[in-house]
Formats: sequence, structure tokens, C-alpha cells
Amino acid sequence: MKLTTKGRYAVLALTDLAMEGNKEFVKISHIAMRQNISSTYLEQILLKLKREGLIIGVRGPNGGYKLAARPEKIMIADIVNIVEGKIEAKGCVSKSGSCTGVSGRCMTHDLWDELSRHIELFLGQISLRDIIKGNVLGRSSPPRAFDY
Amino acid sequence: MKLTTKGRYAVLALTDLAMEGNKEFVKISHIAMRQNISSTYLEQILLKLKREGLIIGVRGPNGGYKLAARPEKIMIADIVNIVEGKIEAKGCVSKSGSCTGVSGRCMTHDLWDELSRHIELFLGQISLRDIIKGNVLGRSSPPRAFDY
DNA sequence: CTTGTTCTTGACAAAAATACTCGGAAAATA
DNA sequence: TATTTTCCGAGTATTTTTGTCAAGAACAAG
Repeated sequence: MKLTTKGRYAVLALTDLAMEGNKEFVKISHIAMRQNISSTYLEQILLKLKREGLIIGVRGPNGGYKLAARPEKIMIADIVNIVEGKIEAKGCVSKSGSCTGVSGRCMTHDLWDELSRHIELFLGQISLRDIIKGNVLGRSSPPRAFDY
Repeated sequence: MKLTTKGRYAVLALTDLAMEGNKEFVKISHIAMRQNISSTYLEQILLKLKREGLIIGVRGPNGGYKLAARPEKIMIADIVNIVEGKIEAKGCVSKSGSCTGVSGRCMTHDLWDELSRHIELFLGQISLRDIIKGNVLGRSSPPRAFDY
């Protein structure tokens, strides 16, 4: 799992968008200023999100960006997956196709695989609305115990 | 949360150690060969783990490494936390002390904070023994739902 | 249609992080 | 002492991140 400023900026920007209601189109420069992000950098991030249909952009005066759906319908996992290229089972499949190069999969393959799932489940369950409402704290949960 | 080859190599190496029983000391070169890792790179990783007391190392002929505790007592979170410097709330506290630079914390601060906790809970619950026994698959769990 | 504004694209580059390598010192064994 | 293997500090190459910049296309308003 990768989590860089790109992903954080993306979530931050869409949260900003969500808070602005959804009446007007919001300009990049405004988001950038409010959230203290480089506006030229934010440009390319929002572009990706727009291409994937998460937000709508129109140009010209009074143009800007707008959420394509209601905040409760947009999950953090959607956002992160778009800007950070895939949650990838990068832990293993990256190099020459197989984990260690020796056998098909390394001994820890399942671990990273399951961790990705765990993260995805978390981010896939939290929406932009949850963020602006503050319904995030205390929601993390431990893995299922193994029954011996 | 950061997860690089360093973390994966570390877990892989200790898993290898765990599978070797714990009678003899195992040489770096053997682990490196079996797991297909650069042995000089693995050296500095194991060194850190030794300094933190997770493994025991002795030099000279018949030397090598050995787990300092039983496999069920060593959790993946312990390993990862040592080699990847801290799970850090890197999402926010990194730069100038505050999240956005404007107010104290950014709007998504709690999110990344909670995500770190979610990951930590997962990796803190899985031991080396779980890995060698294959008790990993299917253990990821979704976050707690928010009660409206 | 002209002007201003924004989106769009793509190339480029500094900085940081990652993924190693290398040379030698210290300890244990024989 | 000679050999083996860990210990240790530094140094380096590659990749990723984090942007910047410039030119152009599309669009809205007047």
C-alpha cells in the first residue's frame, strides 16, 4: 500500500469540495489556498479524479470543480486508488512475476495480500461525509482471531 | 504507514528463521539464498532487529542468527516498526509541525491517524507462528460502522 | 469575436527516499 | 594464527516523489 502526499492532497481537496456544498463550481486556486497545496500540483491530481468521473470540471469564468456524487457516496478508497496507482499486491508480484523468484509465492505472500484487503476494507467504508461529520475516530478494528 | 522491501525482507527473514526451528544459528547467506535477497542488504536489516533484541546474533564459525523468542511471541508489527522507522502520522505531522500550516490539524488528520491504528492492530495481532501455520487468510476485517 | 479564465497536456527537474554496495573491524572457532 | 561470520559506518546508484513551467485548447461572458 502506498500513501503519499498525492493521496492525501486528493482526499483533502475532495473534502474541501464536499464542505463547499455542491452548488457552485470551486476553483483550483481556492482549494489550493485554503488547504495550502501547490495549485499546479493539485491541478494534475484533480485531473485524474475528473477523468475517472469522481468530480466534474467546467472551464471558463465561474468554472471549477464539483463532486460528481453526494459525499456519502464517495469513499476514500475510490479516491486513493485513483491517484496512487492501485493498492497493488506490490509486496510480491512486482518484480519477475513471482514472489521470490524461486517458487510461485513467497511465505509472506498471504500476509501482504490480507493486509491490503484490511486497508481496502477500511478506506472503502469511510466516505467524504464521514470525514466532514467527524465520524472517523475509533472506527479501526483488529483482525479476526484465529480459532485453534 | 510505510511498507517497503525492507519491511518485507525483514518479515521474510524472520519467518525463515522461525521455520528452521531454533536449535542452530542460521547464517545470513543461507537466508539470503533461500529467500532470494541480497545478502549484504539483509545484513543491515538483521542488524537493526538484533539491536532491538528481536533476534540474537553470534559471530564466527557456526555463528549466525536465531530468534530471541518463540514465534508466537513475535508479532509482525514489532518487526515492521523496527525496520521501517516508525509508523509515523507522516500523513500530517511531517512538515512544519502542523497539518496544513494554517490551523492546528487538517481535516483529514483523524482519517490517517485512524488508518495507522487499523494497520497496527492488524499487524500487531499476527505472529510469525501464524505465518508458518498459514493462519492469515481471511482475517482482515472492516472498520466499525458508525451509528447514526 | 474578443478577452479572460480555466482546463489540459506533456516535458522537465530538484529533492528525497529506497535499495543496495563496499571495505574493514571484531569476535569466535579451530 | 587463519578462517569464518557477524558487526559497523560510509558511500552510491536508482527510483519515486513532488513539484515547476510553458504552451495550447476550450469555454463563458460581454
